[in-house]
Amino acid sequence: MNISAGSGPPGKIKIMDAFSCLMATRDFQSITIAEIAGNAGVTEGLIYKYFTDKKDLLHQVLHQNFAAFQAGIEANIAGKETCIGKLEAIVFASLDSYARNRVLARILLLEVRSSLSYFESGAYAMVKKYARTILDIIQEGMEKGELRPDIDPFVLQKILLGAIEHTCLKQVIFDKKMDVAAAAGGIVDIVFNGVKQHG
Amino acid sequence: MNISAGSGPPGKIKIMDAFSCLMATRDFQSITIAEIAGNAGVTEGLIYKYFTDKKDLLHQVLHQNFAAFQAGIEANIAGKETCIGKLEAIVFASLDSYARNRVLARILLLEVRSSLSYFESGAYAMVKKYARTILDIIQEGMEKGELRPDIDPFVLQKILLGAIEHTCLKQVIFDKKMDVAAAAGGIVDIVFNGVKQHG
DNA sequence: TTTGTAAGTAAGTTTTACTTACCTTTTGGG
DNA sequence: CCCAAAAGGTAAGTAAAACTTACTTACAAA
Repeated sequence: MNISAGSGPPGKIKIMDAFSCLMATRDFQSITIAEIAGNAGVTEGLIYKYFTDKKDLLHQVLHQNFAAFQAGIEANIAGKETCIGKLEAIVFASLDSYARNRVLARILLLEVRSSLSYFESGAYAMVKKYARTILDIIQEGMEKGELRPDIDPFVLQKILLGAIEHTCLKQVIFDKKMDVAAAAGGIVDIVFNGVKQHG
Repeated sequence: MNISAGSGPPGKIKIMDAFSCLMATRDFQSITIAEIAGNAGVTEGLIYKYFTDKKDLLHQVLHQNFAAFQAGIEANIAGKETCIGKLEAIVFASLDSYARNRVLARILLLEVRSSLSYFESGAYAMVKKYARTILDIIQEGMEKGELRPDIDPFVLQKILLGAIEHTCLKQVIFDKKMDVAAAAGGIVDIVFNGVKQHG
């Protein structure tokens, strides 16, 4: 189920894999160090050789998963000509990644934000870069005349990020299926065309 | 700073107030039961007389704060004639409440979602009702011809909720000020009118 | 061969959420 | 008026889980 493809000493890989596996069905708080060590087939002490604390393990697993997520996004938008096309691709690819990788979604949307240490982690730096990519495309779209020049690009960025996340929330929390294409289509239709009925 | 106006035995009120006060600057995990008891001027044991566990305390404090939030929202939309006006009022009132009540925002947006017990709490029932109110207004707006009849009302609901939450996120996490009117105006402009430039 | 370092273990310690048994005050019914 | 029962509150103890420390083993390079 969980092929990490992570590099490093075998013990570290086993720890990250065991932890990911547990995170697929349980919340972070309820997973114990003893349980992670047991599932990984190592001792508790080894976990603290590679991770400063339990949260650092969470952040490193997120970092690893988000790297793949980010790479997927960039591959998706590379082919698109228009900024609108790029934004559509980002919405679709983001929803698709979260739907496919529940561990990533659970960690990013439900777990990490509660503690300040996350915002000093390398994982957060990656998330910031992803958000920045969206903002850059919006600003490019405004300059090129694809998007209205009078909108606030930061607000549009937040609407897109918020819509993506909130669309996944229920599915991630209650472990339901999601029609990614329909959801992505619905979001871009509303955000690009608006919902007001034109008399 | 924190006037709870909560009813019940004085010890319970002191506990909830002390906890709220701590939550204003710290994350849930880092706050200990001993600290809450100390700040409240009661013993640790008393906390377990009124709350089944630490999370129940979190949920009850959220419930209390959300009740005021919900009442404010309903007062705000009561005066509005159109559905668009009601939705605008909800976006503004929601952002305003989160900006004014950081404890509510921190609990709701950062803390509770990680554990499943929240979704069985009374606090979550209130949040569901709030989300349902937004959906009802959207469907009414579609029937009355104020909103496009071909949109997915659930998608619009999620865009609005996601936009509201993501707009507050940075401000809440890094404790920054926010221009509520500008943010609310930006969101409703984009969602109602769309961002695509019409040639 | 030696030496230094990375991988891994095993047995603590400490913190912290939660329990149990007890005391004190209020309150309502015969 | 009394007393019994419940509600408000305390103090000490328990158990579990995160984290430490001191140690061993493998192994690569000088």
